Amino acid sequence: MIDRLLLKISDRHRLSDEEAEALRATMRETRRFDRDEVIVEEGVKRTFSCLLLEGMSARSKYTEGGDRQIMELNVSGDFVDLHSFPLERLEHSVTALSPCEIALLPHAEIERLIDRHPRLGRILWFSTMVDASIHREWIVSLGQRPAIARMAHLFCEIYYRLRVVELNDGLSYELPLTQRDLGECLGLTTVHVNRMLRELRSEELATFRSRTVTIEDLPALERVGGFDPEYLYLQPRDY
Amino acid sequence: MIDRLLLKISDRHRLSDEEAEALRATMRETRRFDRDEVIVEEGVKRTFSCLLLEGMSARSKYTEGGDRQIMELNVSGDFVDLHSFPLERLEHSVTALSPCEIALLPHAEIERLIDRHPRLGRILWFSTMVDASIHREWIVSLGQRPAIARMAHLFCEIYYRLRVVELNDGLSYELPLTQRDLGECLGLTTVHVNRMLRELRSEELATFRSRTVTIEDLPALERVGGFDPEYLYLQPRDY
DNA sequence: CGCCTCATTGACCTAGTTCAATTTGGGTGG
DNA sequence: CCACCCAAATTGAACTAGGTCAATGAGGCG
Repeated sequence: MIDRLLLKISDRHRLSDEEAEALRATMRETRRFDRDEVIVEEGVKRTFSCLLLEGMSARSKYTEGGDRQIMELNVSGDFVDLHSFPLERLEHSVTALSPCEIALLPHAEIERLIDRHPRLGRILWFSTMVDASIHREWIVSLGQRPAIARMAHLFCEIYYRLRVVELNDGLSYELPLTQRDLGECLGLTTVHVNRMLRELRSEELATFRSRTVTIEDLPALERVGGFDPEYLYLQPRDY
Repeated sequence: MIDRLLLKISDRHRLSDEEAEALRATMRETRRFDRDEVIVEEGVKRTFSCLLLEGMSARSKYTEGGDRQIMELNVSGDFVDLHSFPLERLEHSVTALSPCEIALLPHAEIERLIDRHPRLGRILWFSTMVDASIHREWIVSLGQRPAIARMAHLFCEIYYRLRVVELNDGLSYELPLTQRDLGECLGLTTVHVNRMLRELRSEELATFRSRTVTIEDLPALERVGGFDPEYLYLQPRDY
């Protein structure tokens, strides 16, 4: 059930059977959410955290003007709101982009887990810090990269992240977003998203059709996006 | 010496004398950096974390094109690279924007500290999660807000953050950045920064002159920037 | 005094937006 | 299985926020 999480963790950290078991034991019931359902509501005190087992969700905020900005995409194996353990309430919400299956981890259990396995505490902390690193990379994209590069960059990011949890199919993967959702990630209008997709297609870099991204030329796509996977911290750690 | 940190922490968490003392005890020597000196270098393995005692620094990355994007500003009392404790190496660097004084905390000491005071572990984790929240708000700014609003928003953010550590002077505070630095925060050119500053001035919202921000009308500035301090997590917590 | 970085301004340009119309395709009820 | 519906995708034309280029002014300091 939490296999994707374990896949993700053991790619980077040495995880003993006992630790894996302890982690597994913190999970409580699972829950399902439909597309557009709110998984985590802004400003509400949390007593448990959510692990995304299946599906894709987005961290987002609305501006005064009613526009939505997506700040991060979550894929299977991601903690959707582990940061609510230290933060208690979140300043943003998390919404299902596709039907999602979620496992619940009570904060009280997380606390016990960390007390008994301080190393796991550090690993959990690590995982929230990768999210922060992804945020920083998005800041660079939004602040400096032209539309086509942002798009290419995002396609690369999701490719690498899905590959860790073995949810890619060669160079293609499912991305259950509309062009509008994509625009809300990239700070672009749907119209412009559509044009940039056409350009990626005509340059034979990548195709996005029927909720599926197919990368035609990964090195070229990375070049266009200025993509360097370093910020995903995929390398094994010392602990 | 670490008074600003304690000020910041005890604003939000109940901190016992013993915990404060334990925290104080993890600090080692202090170091000074001049403007433009690199405090934390990208990609280099860290064995200690830095606490900013005095001055202002910036988390930044360079794009292929040689442009710099600043992803966060650090003020007195901020941990500049506490996240290097879980991450070990950082994917970005931290640079002094003004002369800075920094205290060093060896990671080994942090580890001991957390082992003995799990609650402090959670508080430290919390502090890195506020950085992530600031990142998310910057994503919203860069993705959705027009230049004038981004600028207004940043001025509000720094005002609130400096007020916590009592480094404001009423509605004005020192912001040791050039207009270029400001542009690198906001994803704008210097030319446009200059025009937006003129506009804020002529609208009598805020003035930025000789490295000093003076807010003339805070509510109006917040309105223009779509600013809501919630994301800074300034409210007291339950732990 | 002279130099150098930073700030300021004007003129022109372009990436991305806005508005508005069509087309497409998947889902559903009969 | 087909007709219909509706959200999503696509395209063109006109517009604008912000960028680019280039020149000038102004403050600090050796």
